[in-house]
Amino acid sequence: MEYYLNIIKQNNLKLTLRRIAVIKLLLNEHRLFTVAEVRHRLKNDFSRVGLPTVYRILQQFREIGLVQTALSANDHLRYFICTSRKHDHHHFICSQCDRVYCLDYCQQNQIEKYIETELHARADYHYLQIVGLCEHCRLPKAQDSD
Amino acid sequence: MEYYLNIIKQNNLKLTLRRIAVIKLLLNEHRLFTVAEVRHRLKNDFSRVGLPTVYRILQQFREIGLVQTALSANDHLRYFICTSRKHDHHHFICSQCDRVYCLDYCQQNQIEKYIETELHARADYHYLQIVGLCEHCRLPKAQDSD
DNA sequence: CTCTAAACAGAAAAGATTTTCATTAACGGG
DNA sequence: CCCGTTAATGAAAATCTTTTCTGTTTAGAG
Ligand SMILES: [Mn+2]
Ligand SMILES: [Mn+2]
Ligand SMILES: [Zn+2]
Ligand SMILES: [Zn+2]
Repeated sequence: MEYYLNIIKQNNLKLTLRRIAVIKLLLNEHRLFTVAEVRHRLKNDFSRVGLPTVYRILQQFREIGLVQTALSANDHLRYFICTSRKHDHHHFICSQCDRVYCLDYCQQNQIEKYIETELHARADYHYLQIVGLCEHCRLPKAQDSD
Repeated sequence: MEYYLNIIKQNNLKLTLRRIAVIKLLLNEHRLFTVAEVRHRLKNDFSRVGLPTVYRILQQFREIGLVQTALSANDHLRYFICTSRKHDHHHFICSQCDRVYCLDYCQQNQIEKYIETELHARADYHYLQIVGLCEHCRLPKAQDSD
């Protein structure tokens, strides 16, 4: 938590109550959120939360690398916070519960070579998103049936 | 060209002049297009092209797998057509000229094993986008200097 | 704690995307 | 071809997202 608040300060953004609430929400639940969902949750804590504020906060956080985005199946943008400190890694997203899992998996070197050989081009970075069913959603639970 | 028009028919969509024009445009230039760019180009051929029509055509094409989408650096959705018939492959996108190159590169098997081992989860599919400078844009051309 | 400068927040407006609906175009069977 | 069926189209409206602008909050100095 401290870590994330410091990033906000380091980027000359102020530690406002709304920003802190957004960080808390995304950290508590490691999953994808739409702008509307974030706003809906903030309404529990604040009497007023303007929609432009929520859009702005999420966009600013993305610009400073504090949160990341992923497209849902219907091409709608959603936000999540990455809890790993490693630079090069990617994410697994559960298509059922929208949870996000950081992965220690990155093939940048191999990709650079491939692109150089095949296209005579330079691979600067890549974006990898893996979608599937997480451990929780994969099998119906015996104890916790609905 | 025939190939793409057949896909349209096979999905119970009609071969309208606007749809054909969109396919032609995306095939002629292998690059990312925004909705506004596509519309601007169509205006050369048609006296009227409603913006909802362009949005609809591109979305429908995406739904039937005829075109694909990619996010630009500022998270704006853009469309391109994939000219390879192979099922599992990904794309290299030039950050300077927006050209798209199909790649014969896919690590689905390796990824499935990794996700099973690390997360006890099931990887159904993944999305990989590689960004860099293509052969044309990598080096300033000697002959064609500006 | 008080004060000031800088940045933030929400309301309203602008801009972008999607939906609705009446008209027009595509397609298949005479 | 001509017609009937079905789907596509654009205008207008609705919805979603971003910008503008002014009052409010934060942060840091004193
Ligand atoms: Mn991560
Ligand atoms: Mn391709
Ligand atoms: Zn899950
Ligand atoms: Zn290029």
